[in-house]
Amino acid sequence: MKEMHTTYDPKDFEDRLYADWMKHNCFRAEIDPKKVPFTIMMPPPNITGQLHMGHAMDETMQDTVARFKRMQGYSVLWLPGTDHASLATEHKIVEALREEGTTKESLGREEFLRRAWAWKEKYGGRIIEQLKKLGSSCDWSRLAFTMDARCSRAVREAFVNLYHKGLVYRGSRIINWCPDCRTALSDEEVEHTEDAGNFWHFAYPVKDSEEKLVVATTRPETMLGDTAVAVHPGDKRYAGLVGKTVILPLVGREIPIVADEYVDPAFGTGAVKITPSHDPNDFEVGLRHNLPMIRVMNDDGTMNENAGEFCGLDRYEARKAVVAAMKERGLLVKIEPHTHNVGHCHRCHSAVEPLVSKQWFVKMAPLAKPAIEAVVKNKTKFTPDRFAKIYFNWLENIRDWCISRQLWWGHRIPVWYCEDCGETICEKEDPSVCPKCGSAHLKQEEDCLDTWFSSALWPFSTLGWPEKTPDLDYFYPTDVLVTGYDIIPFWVMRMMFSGIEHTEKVPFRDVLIHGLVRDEKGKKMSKSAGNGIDPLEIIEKYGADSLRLSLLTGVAPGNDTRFTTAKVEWARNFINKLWNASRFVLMNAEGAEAELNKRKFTPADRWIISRLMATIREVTLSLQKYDLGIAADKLTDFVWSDFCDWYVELTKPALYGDDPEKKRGALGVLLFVLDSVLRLLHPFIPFVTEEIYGYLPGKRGRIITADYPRYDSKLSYKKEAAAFEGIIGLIKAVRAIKVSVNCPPAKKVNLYLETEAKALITANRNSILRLAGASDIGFVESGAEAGEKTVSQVTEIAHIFIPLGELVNLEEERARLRKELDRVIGEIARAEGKLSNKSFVAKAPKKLVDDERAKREKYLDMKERIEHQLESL
RNA sequence: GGAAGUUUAGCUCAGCUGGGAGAGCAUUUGCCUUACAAGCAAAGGGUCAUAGGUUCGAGUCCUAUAACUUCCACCA
Repeated sequence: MKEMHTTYDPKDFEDRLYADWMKHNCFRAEIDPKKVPFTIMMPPPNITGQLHMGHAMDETMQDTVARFKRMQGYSVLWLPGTDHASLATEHKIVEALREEGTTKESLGREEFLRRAWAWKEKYGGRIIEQLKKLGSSCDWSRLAFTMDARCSRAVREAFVNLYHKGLVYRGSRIINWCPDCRTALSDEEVEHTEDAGNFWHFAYPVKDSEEKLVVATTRPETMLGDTAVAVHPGDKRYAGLVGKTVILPLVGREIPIVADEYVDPAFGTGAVKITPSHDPNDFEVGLRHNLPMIRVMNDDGTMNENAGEFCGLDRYEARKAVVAAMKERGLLVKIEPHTHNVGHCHRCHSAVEPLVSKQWFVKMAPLAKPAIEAVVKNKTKFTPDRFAKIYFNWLENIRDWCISRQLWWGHRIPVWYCEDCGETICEKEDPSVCPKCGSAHLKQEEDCLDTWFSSALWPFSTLGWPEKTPDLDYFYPTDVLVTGYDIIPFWVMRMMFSGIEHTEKVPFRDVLIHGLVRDEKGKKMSKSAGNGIDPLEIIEKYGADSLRLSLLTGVAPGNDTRFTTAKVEWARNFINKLWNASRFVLMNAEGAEAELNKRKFTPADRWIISRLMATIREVTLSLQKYDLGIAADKLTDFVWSDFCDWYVELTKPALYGDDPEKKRGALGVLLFVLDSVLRLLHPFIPFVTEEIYGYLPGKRGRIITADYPRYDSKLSYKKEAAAFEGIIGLIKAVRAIKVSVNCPPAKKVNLYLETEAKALITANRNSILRLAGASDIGFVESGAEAGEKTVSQVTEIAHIFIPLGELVNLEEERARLRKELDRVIGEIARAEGKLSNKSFVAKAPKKLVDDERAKREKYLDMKERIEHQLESL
């Protein structure tokens, strides 16, 4: 037998074991008709990403589930991959180019993409290597990338299909435009913040009249694109003006005054300037009233030629200039401070400009409906289920999805335009001539697809769809998706409708939602705030197992959690405990295998095995419900309290004694429980359990491929275990008595017990002596036999008397007994209270009532004993 | 303006289908007891946010209220 080191040091084995697992293909998923598949698709991290605590938790949860299912005998596929992250990556490369003093335009598309791929090759694998440090047991042979040939093929197929069904269309609509990234964004990519601004009141002169119509705006520069002023149809103040026109100041354009329900007469001045090209509401009003759409802004946020004298100014300069010009003309009525919601680009955080632009959209209504139904009908279940409400909320209010991006890094939209006849061509194969006019002058669409368009196909594109691959057939639909609540709208929802649309199946049966990992103070960890904690540093210091365990314990599904090093230290301490308990067992086993001999079980053996069985049951059930935190709590509690603190101590008399039969019996149980515990813990702390498993005598193979322990009703020993709790209670009571009289722990005491459980106590005599710090046990008929100066305590199975001579202070002992008496009297009152309630006796389950009666009897007996003892003092 | 969540011991948080309040950390006391001081033993500490309701019985279910958090939303 190899010697285990005296202290737990993860550095000794984590890397070695990971390499060993890889070398022996332990993570590889095989198509095995005899097994049931279990599939998890890893949410692909961005190639620009660095591993952060959020990933660490997400990956740990997936790995824990994957390892659990693998041990349960499923053919587990956990498929890893990365996302090309169109905007984020392009942003990085553009920045790098800027530092070189060049631009993507001067580089050209082809060269830019070459640079992007090179960047991907260099940095894209970084996060993958970091995932391995955590112990992630994914099938690296199936590593995917959203822009690899497979996924790209799926994107093409999906887009073309949607196009021909009319679910993808091109149109001029109001979209969110980021002037810095110079691309359109989807609604989901816009973050709204409350920004302080102003409400500028402008007077527009009514044509052929002295009257002026006052409008209020938060974006004065857009007035240059006004094509109407709207008032509410029922607004008496403006009733006479509807149908007339105003002369738009600074521009001189004559624009109509229209009536529209959209206007809230109570807000502002009750008159709204309408700029259909630069505001979503105004766009709608413009459609209703057939207003012209005049764009006054360029893609880079500067004003265009329609802005007249303001042409070329940046939007914010233009804002100032417009206000100044209006003031100069005496048309600025007033300025009110006003805070309002402003959209910002989620990538660069500059203010988003709503503007009309020709873009590609996915028609959402027909896709949303079946996606909602699938969850209503429980084909896909959210855990916790409250997230279904959030999902519904999104899908029920969804608008068409803008999928075109004015970017180069990504899937180029597979659409060609005929330069001769104007035909739009969208087919699965690249066209060479126009099918309508035969022209060879075809030009491909310049735009790329939103990153999330390819992510939406992830559960099946990675398995080879649209090909009917064996993988797709065996592993799809997937079983569980593990992800944070923050990307339900970006990803979960889109995978749902995409999966249903393209494969006619829901992409996953369960969605396990987790919360955010926050810092010690509860703040969101972020790069800009500088409060992020690097998981790799924690692994370096404490090991991956400690990090993993700390991320899973004390966390309820879907709730945010705070990351504290105190918790990691707790986890490290727990693992150290496991390490040392294992070391203890193995030292005593001396390399010998030991058998479990049921006929030779001691009461303590039956107790720990009973507790083990209960733990197996609870942990397995919790894991099946994805209650990882509860499972981890139950397990660590069993290992530390029941196994280490009690059972290991209980076996010491046998191990150190000279009866080889007893020693062999104890070792059999110790090894059995240790082996079970290691396997139970393996999904949570894979490295250390694999390492210790290797030291177990007579073991073959690895724990990663071992069976998960199963509950065995023949080993449940419920009655025996309950009886044994009495021994534990007895030991605890003696310890407490010794502390209460300041008796040094090393000083052995004599125990006099008045009890009916003589057999049970005798059977555990040595354990009691050792754990309670006693020299002898004597059975008595009454406390008087124990002598004069005694301290006493009533427990479940015995009335304890300890003669402590000089240590006994009669006054203190009386006080202690009185306090105990008060407690017991309280208990009796509580039981009486319940039992005297006729409704309780009549309606509560019989067992409960019986239990209550039994308790009353027990406490009455205790009361009598304590009173008797008090009198005798 | 909608929606969701949170409120339990000094701190951070568990508490599944309603049946005598739990853990870790921190605190106090005593222990280097031949696996472990990254440890052992003992102890203190909670009208489970508030007010009602349902129930024999509520931390748990229902309704309001308050505070905090997050997400969504076009009032110019």
